[in-house]
Amino acid sequence: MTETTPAVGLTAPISERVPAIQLRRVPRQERGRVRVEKILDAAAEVIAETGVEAATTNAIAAKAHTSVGSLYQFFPNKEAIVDALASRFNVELRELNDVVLSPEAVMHAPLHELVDGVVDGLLQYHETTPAYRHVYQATHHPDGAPDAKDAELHKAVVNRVEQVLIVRAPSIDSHTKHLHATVAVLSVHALLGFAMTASVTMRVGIVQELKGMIVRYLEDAINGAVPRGLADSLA
Amino acid sequence: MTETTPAVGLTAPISERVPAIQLRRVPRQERGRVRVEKILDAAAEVIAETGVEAATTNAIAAKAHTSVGSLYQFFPNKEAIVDALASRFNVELRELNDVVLSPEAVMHAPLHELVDGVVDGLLQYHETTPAYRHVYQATHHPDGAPDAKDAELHKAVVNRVEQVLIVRAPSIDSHTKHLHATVAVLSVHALLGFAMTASVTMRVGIVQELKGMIVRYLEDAINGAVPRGLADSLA
Amino acid sequence: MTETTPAVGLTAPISERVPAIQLRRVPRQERGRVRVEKILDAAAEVIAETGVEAATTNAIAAKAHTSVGSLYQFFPNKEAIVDALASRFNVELRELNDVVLSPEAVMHAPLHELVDGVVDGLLQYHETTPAYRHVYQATHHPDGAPDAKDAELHKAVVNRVEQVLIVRAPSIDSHTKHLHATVAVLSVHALLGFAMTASVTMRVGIVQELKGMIVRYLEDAINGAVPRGLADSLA
Amino acid sequence: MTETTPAVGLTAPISERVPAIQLRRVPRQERGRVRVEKILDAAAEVIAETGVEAATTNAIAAKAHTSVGSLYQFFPNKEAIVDALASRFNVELRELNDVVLSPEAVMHAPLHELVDGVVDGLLQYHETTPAYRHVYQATHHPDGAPDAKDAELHKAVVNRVEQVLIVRAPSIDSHTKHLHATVAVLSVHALLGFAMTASVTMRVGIVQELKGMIVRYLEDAINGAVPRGLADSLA
DNA sequence: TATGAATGAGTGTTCATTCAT
DNA sequence: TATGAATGAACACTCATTCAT
Repeated sequence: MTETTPAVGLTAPISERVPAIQLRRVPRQERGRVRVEKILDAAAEVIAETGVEAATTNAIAAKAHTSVGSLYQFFPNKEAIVDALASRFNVELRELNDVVLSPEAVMHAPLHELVDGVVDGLLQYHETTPAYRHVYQATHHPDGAPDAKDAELHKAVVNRVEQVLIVRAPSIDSHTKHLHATVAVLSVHALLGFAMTASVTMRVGIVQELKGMIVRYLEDAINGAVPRGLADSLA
Repeated sequence: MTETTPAVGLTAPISERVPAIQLRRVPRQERGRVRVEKILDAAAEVIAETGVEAATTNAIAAKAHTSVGSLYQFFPNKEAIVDALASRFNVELRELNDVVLSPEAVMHAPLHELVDGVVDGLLQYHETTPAYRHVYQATHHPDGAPDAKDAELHKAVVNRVEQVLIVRAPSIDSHTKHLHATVAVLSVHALLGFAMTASVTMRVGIVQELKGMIVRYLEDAINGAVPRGLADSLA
Repeated sequence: MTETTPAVGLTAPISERVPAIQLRRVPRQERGRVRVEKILDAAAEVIAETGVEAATTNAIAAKAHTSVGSLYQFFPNKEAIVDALASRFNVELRELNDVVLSPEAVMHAPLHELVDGVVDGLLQYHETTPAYRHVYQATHHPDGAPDAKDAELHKAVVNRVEQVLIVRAPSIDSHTKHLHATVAVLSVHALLGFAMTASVTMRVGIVQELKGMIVRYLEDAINGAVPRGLADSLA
Repeated sequence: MTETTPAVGLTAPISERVPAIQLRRVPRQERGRVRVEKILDAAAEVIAETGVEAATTNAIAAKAHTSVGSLYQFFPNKEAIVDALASRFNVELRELNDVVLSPEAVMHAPLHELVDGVVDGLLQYHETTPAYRHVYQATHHPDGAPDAKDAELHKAVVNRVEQVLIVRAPSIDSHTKHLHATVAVLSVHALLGFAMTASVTMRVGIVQELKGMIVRYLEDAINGAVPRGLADSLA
């Protein structure tokens, strides 16, 4: 036990952090919690169908078999619903990545397996959660720097990727590591988000290439490769 | 080499194609043309401030120092304004890329210079044209496959990158070349779009890494590199 | 005579047919029903003042001491309000005619009494319901064949007149009877509608003459009179 | 000549009366007159297609191959165009009736021939002038007593019918004659207007019955017939 | 506490009319 | 005089949010 899970606790129990959703009233009763979940389910459905802007609070309430009034008892406004949904998605994705990027895997799995896992996981999540793309866009581009709140998932995954780099390229300075990890994660998110709007065949191609591109990018980072352009000009 | 290889089949004067903007009335007089431009300027400003959805036709007209009536004399509806703006952006970007990806450069310039040029150009464009990000998203993700009309710029740039590959890796089959080019272009767009919402320091880092990633991706493509993962499992 | 001749086949309780108004939300609560009635009252007032086209939904809402929002909670659009008003008018007129053209009267009353009753009833209705003329025109002449929906009243009254003819001239073939009845009803509606726009004295004269004209027309029909012109040329 | 046209001049050169159209500028030049006619032609076409309310001045100007500006040089507003069109229609109908109700015919033709002529004439006019129905309605019911201006046709035809009665029933007092004539003319207009919106078969039936009804109405008037109802109660 | 009716500011768009050219 | 670009008030309709019940 001591041997097989050396890095347990690398990152603390992420999935138990209180999601910083702004609930008007924290539902202390089970009934309320259920209600909130139903509303978020409904919101996900409506948003998947119509997008974030066109999703109406009445439609969400109706699909949740509640009243707008109840909805507004839990959420101060529509934005809060979207934020809460984003939080839920982030938690789920974090859990998903907790499996793929387990400490064990981070330590020993071949890089391309890790990348495959993360990309495939996110792809699947996109496919089973069509609202994700809309919510991701709406919450990550609200005219300004990415919302700290919504960047949680991002930070968590980046952290995991940094672990990968720590293990495989300890000599890279931490700032650079962070940058590498960030770019990798960002690339996956951005390209997959785009791929979801393309035709299925295109999507398959993009995903495959994406994986290759990220693997090479990280490998080069690990190998301390000088960027080609720089190398050329140095030569 | 001196013989200039006149035109490797580059699709000719791209920037002269008529942008298929659907104007309600084609402004034949100079005044009208100016008015249309003013409206688009105003639309760009408003959209930069509020995003596409929240931009109102009245706000656009006001900022253009016109009346809604005039606006609707040229554009059948709000969507047409956004489309026209997208067209304008595409034309401008195409012209920008016509310089960076000139036939000469496509043939002879080092890959990293080409990538640098394209990325820096787009980055600058993003910086001077804050509406671009919003318009790009609004027109390229209308819940379905990317709009043929709006994909013109995309296709033009992809085409140029394919030329690069034709010159440097003639043996790659054309389908694969297309995929490589598409992924490269998509990556640049997606990541830069994202980078624009990040802090400036983060942006700088992302851009630099992005360039390196794309260069390596394309170099590997050119070198016919077997994807690392596959290579590993074959080994 | 005392045996009341229960139902010569009169189409049964006409006035109980559900008027097929298309309400967006069926007001289940008393309050809602009242609100709908208030809106229709207001619509009648506004339309009486301005005509159907110029009546605005905001004006109607204001006169109903409600908000446009409420109005649109019950009616999907302006047309539905006009239709509902038409339905209300039709129901009321049908009830009015149920009295004048009771089975008893249809069987035994002198023809001129029936005509007097119908014309006077409609005249009074016109006078107390100035919106009727506008609504009638708007719903019965929407550029095409008269709307099936809005022709209900018409059909109901025509049906009653046919009963009159069945009783008094059983030998006329049913098609001809229908034509006679239709023309009689149409004449009354058209001329009264017109009369309402004339001066009061003219109106009185028109109404009186109208009654005589209809009575004679129907009597001739009942007597199987050969049209004068034809008779002349036959003589 | 002296013998055959005894009543020549019964009614003065009606069709030469200046039509009281409110022209902003009386087009003294031939060019202007032609322009006005073209505008009215265009208005008739547009109104036939869309109805009076939905007809836009721009559409009319366009169909007239003029500019709105020119249109407004001749007509102070849209209403004036409709009025002018009504006047034109009235003139044309008057000319039409000048033939059917020629002094000769008024004196000697069988009543049913006169009625046939008038009804058929109006029917034909309706068929060749689809805008007529719309203009008639719009100008004769503008919330108030019928417009004096637009009643010209009406008065002219009523006048002719009065002549018929003068010849055939000189003993009727003139007020009653006027009333009879008015009702006859009104009935024809109202019912034909309605008939035009019905199916063709219905239209044919209505027209035939209408003729019979009017003939009988006028014959009874001529014969000094006591209204049946009154006769009954007197008996 | 839950409901959903009520609100009304705000949206895109039209069109009669004006007026600079 | 002719043009048609410009105007902007006005309209039908939506939807986030409130609050009486």
